[in-house]
Amino acid sequence: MTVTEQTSKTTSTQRAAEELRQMIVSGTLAAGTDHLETELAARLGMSRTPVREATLVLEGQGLLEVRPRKGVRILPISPEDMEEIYAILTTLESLAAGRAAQIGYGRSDLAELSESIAAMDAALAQEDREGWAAADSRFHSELMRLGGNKRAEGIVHMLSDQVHRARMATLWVRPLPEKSNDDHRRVRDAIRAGNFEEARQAHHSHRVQSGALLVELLRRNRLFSL
Amino acid sequence: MTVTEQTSKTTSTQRAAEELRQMIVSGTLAAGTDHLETELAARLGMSRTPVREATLVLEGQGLLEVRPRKGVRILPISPEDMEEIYAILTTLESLAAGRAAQIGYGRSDLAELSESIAAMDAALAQEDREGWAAADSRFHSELMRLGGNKRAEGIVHMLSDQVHRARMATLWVRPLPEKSNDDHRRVRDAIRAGNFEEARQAHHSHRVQSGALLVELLRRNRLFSL
DNA sequence: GCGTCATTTAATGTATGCATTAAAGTATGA
DNA sequence: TCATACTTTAATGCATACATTAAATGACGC
Repeated sequence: MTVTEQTSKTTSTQRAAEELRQMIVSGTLAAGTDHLETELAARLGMSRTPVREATLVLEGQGLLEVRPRKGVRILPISPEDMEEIYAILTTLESLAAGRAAQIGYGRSDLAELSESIAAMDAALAQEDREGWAAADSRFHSELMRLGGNKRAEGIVHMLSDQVHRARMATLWVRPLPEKSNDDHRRVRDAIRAGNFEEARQAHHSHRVQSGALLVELLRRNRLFSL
Repeated sequence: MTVTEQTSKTTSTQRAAEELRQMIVSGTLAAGTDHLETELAARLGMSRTPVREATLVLEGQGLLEVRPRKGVRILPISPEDMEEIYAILTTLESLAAGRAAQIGYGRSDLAELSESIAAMDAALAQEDREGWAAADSRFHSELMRLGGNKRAEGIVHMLSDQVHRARMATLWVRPLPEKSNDDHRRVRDAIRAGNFEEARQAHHSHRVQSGALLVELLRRNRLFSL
């Protein structure tokens, strides 16, 4: 067999979905704004067809809303939305933590988890908030992967996209997450120890706290619509 | 204001999505089968465009998979899929039960829940399995509604669609769900009593048991792909 | 001035045609 | 007979044209 070229055959619809997702999550397309299909198509250099298809996909992911004749609306996130989403994230991630413990991973299986914790430590030491946030995301996605439930993983990923902007917005008004890493270590250690209930609870209380903090920050800073 | 005609302005794409969903969930489009866009379009009496859009939506809901040049594949459900899905349903529904308890609904707010329980009793008395299943669905959707988390409700609905066929398939090989209604009553009573933890746990153990039973039935009856 | 109705406008919804390309089929030579 | 390269086929991906219709505009009567 020859080395096949990985031209990464990606369709315009996929490109549109990914680029739009990126633009939404990063705030390039601001929350609450409306965009006509034609406008987006021009922006992405393609016809309306793939753009329409992409918007349907993203609507299913809760990132925008297709409003006939008004263009697609980038959905803003309110503190209430955050509460809803965090409630789900909390329960699904905690389940994943427990399952990961049950599966009985060895130390090497948990390398990525440990590395992400180390990365958070390092970022924290330098007060590099964005670095910390990136490492935190890494920790949480890896946790979901270890949980071994693909559907739960997908759901958590979808919801994480929905709250990404809001998380970033609070990054600069929140206290440095000093305590967070103790939590993460506790979760990892419980997984390593194969302790379902401890892993679940440790992660649960971590998420409940960080979720409550975020919502509190949004309210205190009057970030009612991100 | 005059009484406006509710012509229920529904687009072809929506119709396609709903009709296809119905056909998939009911088994009219059998699990594991492939269907070309052209074929489906002809079947629904419309062009390929709305069908394509509908398939993208349904793919996002986990009901089918778009496989270029092979047609869309109706996704079958395996016992492993059931385990994944039930794990999520269990945790989200239990959360909803707890939240419902916290909200503090009055007796009249719980009328629909109680009625669905009564309907299950009645169906059971006549050994009307399909009637029981319908009432059971009613109970579970109402529970999610009472939980007050729209996103969780949507996710549970989506997953329920995914497992619908499998549930129906086991309906005829399972023992009559005699005990189930005690569970449902316990959940309702805990909600009425405003007892978060009791509601959560009662529903949790109910779901764990019924989920385990279903998976067991699928395996025992070699229903590996529904 | 103001509310109502007709007209216009523009954005979406749908159908269609064509380009692209994976897969199937076919021919060729070792 | 089998592997390989070529040809054909047919299904999708995308662009485009057109139909539909909500919203905006403007005309009209009061």
